[in-house]
Amino acid sequence: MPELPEVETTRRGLAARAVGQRIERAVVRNRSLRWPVTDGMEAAVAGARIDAIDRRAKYLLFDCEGRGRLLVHLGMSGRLWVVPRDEPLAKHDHVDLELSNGLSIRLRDPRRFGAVLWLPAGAPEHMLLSSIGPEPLTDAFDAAYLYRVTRNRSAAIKLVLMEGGVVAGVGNIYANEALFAAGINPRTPARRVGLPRLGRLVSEVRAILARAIEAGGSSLRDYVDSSGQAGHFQDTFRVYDREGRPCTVCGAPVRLIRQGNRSTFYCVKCQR
DNA sequence: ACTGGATCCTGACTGC
DNA sequence: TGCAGTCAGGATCCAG
Repeated sequence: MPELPEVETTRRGLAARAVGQRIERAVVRNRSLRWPVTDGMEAAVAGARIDAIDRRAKYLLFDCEGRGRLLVHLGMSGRLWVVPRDEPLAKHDHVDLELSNGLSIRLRDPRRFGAVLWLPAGAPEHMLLSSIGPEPLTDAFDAAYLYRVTRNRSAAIKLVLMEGGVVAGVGNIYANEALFAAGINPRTPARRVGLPRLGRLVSEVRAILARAIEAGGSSLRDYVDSSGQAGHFQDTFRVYDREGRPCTVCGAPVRLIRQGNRSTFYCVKCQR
């Protein structure tokens, strides 16, 4: 479900309705997510005001009035949205944050690849956050940076682009789309891509992520934002999920291959 | 030091 | 209608 644009869309929706509210009570119905929900998280956040909701890569961070931060990751199938507190529970509704305005922030995650962790104030930065690369929409992510970190990398450019330590939050959909837009074959060893083409790639990653955020993210299967609204960026996919269909530029059929156990879609003619 | 592959889990879909 | 097999937006871990 969620790549960076979907997480950012979720963040904005949540921030509009939850910042300034207090968490009256946290309810955990199933602790076995990717890692167990932190023991004592409920007590730690009870009564705390949510001062801000930030995003780092695909992690959402709820700033709990100086006590610490609640980290939420949506994994592959997670969804976080705002419901009336008495909204009936569905099968995979694992966590609720009951707010002082009568609403609840609810986490539903069928596959349970997501995470909910409590990061107390003053603790050393969590490992999950300390090894993340620059945010793609900041100036730290530029051609010179990408050039530097890829010089000794023989792995395919697409796999490297999807590594969180290289750049934060670029997942499978947007890696495919950005490489198409930049005209780069996803199988090219990263070190073989020169500075000008990396510059093009950086620009396209940024442009595509920005447009996807504007469009409210991409809705495949069942993704909806924090108020239940579907995104519509999927309508503009040029290669993702278009195997065999004509390339929108040259008409050649879009090809599907596997890289790192993930689907890669690309145009053999337009991406060299 | 890198690389590819396996892995966690459930649900949707396809083909027989 | 049922059943087996495949695949999915993520990201860590491990052997080689």
